[in-house]
Amino acid sequence: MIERWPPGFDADLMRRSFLIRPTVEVARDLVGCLLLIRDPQGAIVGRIVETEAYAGPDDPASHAAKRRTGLVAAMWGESGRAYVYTSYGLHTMLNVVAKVDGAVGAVLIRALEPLAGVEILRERRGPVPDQRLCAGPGLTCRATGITAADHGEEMISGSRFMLAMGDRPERICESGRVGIRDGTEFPWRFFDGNSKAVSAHRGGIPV
DNA sequence: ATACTGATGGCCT
DNA sequence: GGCCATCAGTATA
Repeated sequence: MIERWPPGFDADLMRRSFLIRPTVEVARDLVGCLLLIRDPQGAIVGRIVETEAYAGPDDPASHAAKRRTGLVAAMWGESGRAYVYTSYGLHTMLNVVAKVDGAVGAVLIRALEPLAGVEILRERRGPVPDQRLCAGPGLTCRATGITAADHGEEMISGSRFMLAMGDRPERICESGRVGIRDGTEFPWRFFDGNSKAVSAHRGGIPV
């Protein structure tokens, strides 16, 4: 039982070594893991059901390919920290820095299946089905209240976030990453093929 | 079901 | 000035 998690969650806390591996492997294995967010109103727990891997300067879709200063510097930093940025001036995106030591990379958290704190999520998202509350990277941050202020936060066991192992999904699918122009040929998007909380099942093949 | 479009701001050149 | 790792709304089938 993890300390300070809501009752009923007896999963194991994630080890840092889980995140100190090749970014693509981590993205795949993160599907099914649990993310806790401590909100002023209470604990939010979500099962990660969709991710994307973004590698270092050689990955044309990665922010690391174009910049290395400012917020993006986090991709060179310690595995387990949050890389948070805003997109299109409107949407906030949450990444977990994950890579072997000396490499560069992060995993975009694209969708969560709500397990606790649904009322908190619904306050920010309105009357949509539970499974659609966090069905996309922008929606995930909007619903959970994650903002640019969370950039750099410790995600494994910090004051704001915690990560835990969950049951491995029956069916993990992969596809090209979405919403990008270059690098669509890499099958670096992973999702739970049985979850209704995934942003889109299109293009997915079992892995 | 897919296709297009406008909103909107930080960070780059 | 020109990008965008998006979303909701509208339109057409």
